[in-house]
Amino acid sequence: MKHVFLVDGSGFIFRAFHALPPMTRPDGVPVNAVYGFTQMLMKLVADTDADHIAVVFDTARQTFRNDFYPEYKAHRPPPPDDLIPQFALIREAVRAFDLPCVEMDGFEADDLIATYARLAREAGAKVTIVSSDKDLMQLVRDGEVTLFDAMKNKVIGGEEVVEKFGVPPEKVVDVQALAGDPTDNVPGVPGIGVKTAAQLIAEYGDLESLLARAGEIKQPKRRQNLLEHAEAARVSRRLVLLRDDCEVEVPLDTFAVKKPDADKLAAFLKDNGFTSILTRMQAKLADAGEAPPAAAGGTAVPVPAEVTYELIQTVADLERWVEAATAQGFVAVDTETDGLDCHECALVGVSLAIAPGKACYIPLRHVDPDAAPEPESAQGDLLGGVAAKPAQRPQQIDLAEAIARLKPLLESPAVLKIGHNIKYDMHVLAREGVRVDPIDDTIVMSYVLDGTTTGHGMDELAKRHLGHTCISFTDLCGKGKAQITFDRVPLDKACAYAAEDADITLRLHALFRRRLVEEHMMGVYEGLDRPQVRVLADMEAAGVKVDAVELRRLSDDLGARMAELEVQIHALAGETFNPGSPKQLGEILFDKMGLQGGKKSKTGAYSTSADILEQLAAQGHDLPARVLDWRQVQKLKSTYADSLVGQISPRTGRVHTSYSQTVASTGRLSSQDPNLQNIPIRTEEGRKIRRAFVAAEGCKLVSADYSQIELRLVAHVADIAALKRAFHEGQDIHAITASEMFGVPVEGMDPMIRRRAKAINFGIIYGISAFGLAAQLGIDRGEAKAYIDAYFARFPEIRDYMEATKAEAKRQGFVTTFMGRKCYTPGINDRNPNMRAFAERAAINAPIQGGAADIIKTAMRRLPLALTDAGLKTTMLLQVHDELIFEAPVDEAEAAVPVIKRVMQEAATLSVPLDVDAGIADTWAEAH
DNA sequence: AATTTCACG
DNA sequence: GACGTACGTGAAATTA
Repeated sequence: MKHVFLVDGSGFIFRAFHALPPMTRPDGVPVNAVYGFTQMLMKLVADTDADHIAVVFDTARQTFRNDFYPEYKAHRPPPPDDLIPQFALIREAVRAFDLPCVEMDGFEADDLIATYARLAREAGAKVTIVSSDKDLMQLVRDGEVTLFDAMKNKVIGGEEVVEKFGVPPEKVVDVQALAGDPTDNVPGVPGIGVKTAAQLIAEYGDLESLLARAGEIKQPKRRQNLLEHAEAARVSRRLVLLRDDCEVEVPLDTFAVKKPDADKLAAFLKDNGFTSILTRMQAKLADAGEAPPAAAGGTAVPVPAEVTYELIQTVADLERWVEAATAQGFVAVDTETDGLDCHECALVGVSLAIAPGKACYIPLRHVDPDAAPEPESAQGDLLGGVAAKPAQRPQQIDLAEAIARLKPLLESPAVLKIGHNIKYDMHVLAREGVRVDPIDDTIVMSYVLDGTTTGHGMDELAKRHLGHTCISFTDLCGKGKAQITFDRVPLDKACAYAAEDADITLRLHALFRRRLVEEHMMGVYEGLDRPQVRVLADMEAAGVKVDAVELRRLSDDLGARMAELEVQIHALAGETFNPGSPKQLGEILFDKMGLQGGKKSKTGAYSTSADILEQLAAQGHDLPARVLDWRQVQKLKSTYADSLVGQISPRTGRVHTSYSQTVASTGRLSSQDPNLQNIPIRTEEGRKIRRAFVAAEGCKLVSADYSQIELRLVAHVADIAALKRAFHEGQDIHAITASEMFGVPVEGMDPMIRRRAKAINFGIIYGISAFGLAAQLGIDRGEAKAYIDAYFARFPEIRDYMEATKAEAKRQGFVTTFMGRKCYTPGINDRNPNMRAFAERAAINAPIQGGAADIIKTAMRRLPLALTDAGLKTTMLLQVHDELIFEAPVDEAEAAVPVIKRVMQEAATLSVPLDVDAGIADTWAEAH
């Protein structure tokens, strides 16, 4: 016996459950903790030199500790519903690996671990405890016993224990006895935390010595606490001290490692849908020259037999790769560039992957890494001038030649091009004259499958799904000011990095394809999000014309207005200060001037948000009113006027946004650099910004927006008879709502009543609360509550929908749109009621907001073809959630409108009609 | 890097 | 009875 591994099974279950997104088997059983546990065991069994392994579990809640301290761990809530069925499955997992499960009534897993650790040491073996639980740190003995954090891949030795507790492992119990532990109800001594405890133990040696000499402590409060709570400290020590004398029934030597039965393990993995682990195991067995296990089936294996990345510097080599990719019918593609802005940066190289582990890199615009940073000056030495070291351009295929060879492959309709965020590469290659098509995108696949439960960056996905750590960009190029552009990276390193990206993309693709089928998400991917990539790339490339002269003039006006307001603000305040500083403003309003509306935020700062300032202004105070004006002007100037001018492309003279398809939890798009989905409209001043968005010469802008799409979805999804009828009859929906709720006729309705009904309709979409409605309408909560009750009474279906949606979210961790998109609802089973309420409102909103997003995506997918089929040159430029903006030649704008309206209205067939408003004008403000 | 504020749907 | 919220985004400025 040389090395014993003791796995803290119970600790791992909880950590895996909370760290991993919700996952279910095909039959709906939650398995995220089982998955994490299985992955951990897989890794453990593969990587370890251990000759003895056991997995240790807690049993019932009552242990010997409760006999002398009933409160111990008594306040712990029961495990979440989604975790309960996983306990048994995890024991199954352990058995599938042919590992022993150990547990014992009346003792915690930690006590068993302490006992086996002692037995192992006495037998002369090394011990590794697989856990990160601080309560086990007392067992660490350098050279003999270490902890291993399997989730962070970190070894915890004596040094780490000192870092955590300030004392060596032997004294950890004394520190814990003083500091206590609220999560386990260990009382400790009041006013003493880990820091103070460590200091005291360091000074007095141990707990008993300290308690004996407590009278000497200088700080009066601390002395008193130690004297008063000495007994509590002693009890605490007994609670945290692990028993290493359990009378264990299973002898240590039965933990000897056996070779697991591959068939049994494969069956378990298959039963639980862990196909990624299964394929990895199959690959490993195949590598070792063994027959694949029985349950294997014929699934693809994204794990390479070997990894070879080839640097391509000759046309002949490039041709070989192009031929291989063409013959295969699919290829992973990645581009490297000299910047992050996909609309302006230049292509530096291309990588291709055709099989797991088989990839190449084709450098195209690399420069001498040792040359001066500017490529121009690097090339200035051709005449053999003064430089000590002549710039040497690395050997590369001629750019035009390489593009000419790659173009047929990248444009071939018979070859699928797979990329990770391929929209970026499409833009870069488009400027080299290549229109990449058809495409698959692993970032979009990952988003469709896992939503916002994970990031979708390649490094993260490689780690999560393939257990592979990618070369990091910062390792290659550095960071901050010292960062170099990719064209200055030496070719060998560039090849290792770039080829890896293509390789990983290809492997992820194999995995995600299978998951899309198994998890029934292929429809959403193929029907909505994949076609969107091409559509968005074209919209972004088209850009929109912005009148820079007009914006500069506006900026000057706004600047002058700000200066005037600042003078007034300083006069009203009686001093000069920065009105842009919430801190300074808060102090002036609430400390100096003594206005009511005190501290608000969790950081202790005054809130000076618009609603607070509006209240103050309504009470007749001028300063907050002027500050509100100033803020509006400053926002318009900095965020819109000034920054938009700076975002006009020198290349095209237009503004090119980038849409992200993979950030919103509901399936919406988002727009960035610049964000063109939040251009002002609600105020007259703001509309001036929108007037600077203009049509190109000889064109008009056409704007088409869905009318009340979210409320229509509420009526459809929640099946609300009265609302559906009103939409069918084309009625004023807010007026109808008011009429139903308050029993007043629509004719001659008080606008105030309609406004309230409108606010309630919005509230319904957002997962209504009395608090929120009250804040919105400026009424008290009781009144808001009465409105909501009236709404529920009149439209009872809405309540059923809300309850059913919440229950669905709680059961499976996500809700779905009517088109089948999953919207994950993190926090839905959180212990904190606020977190839960928040998640519940988000869950209620998601199918509505997400359903609307699915509808407009469908319309966007169909529109380009519908327009060309109608013989039109009209192009789609922008999407703003329920609105699409087009640029149409003047003489066809009128003809484009009915085509656009028809496609948008027919994008979904619901139990209510979809209605679209459209306008034609020279500027966005007037077209809307 | 986090917080606050505010623009949009 | 207190808590602290309307849903979803991105950008600029201040603060720590």
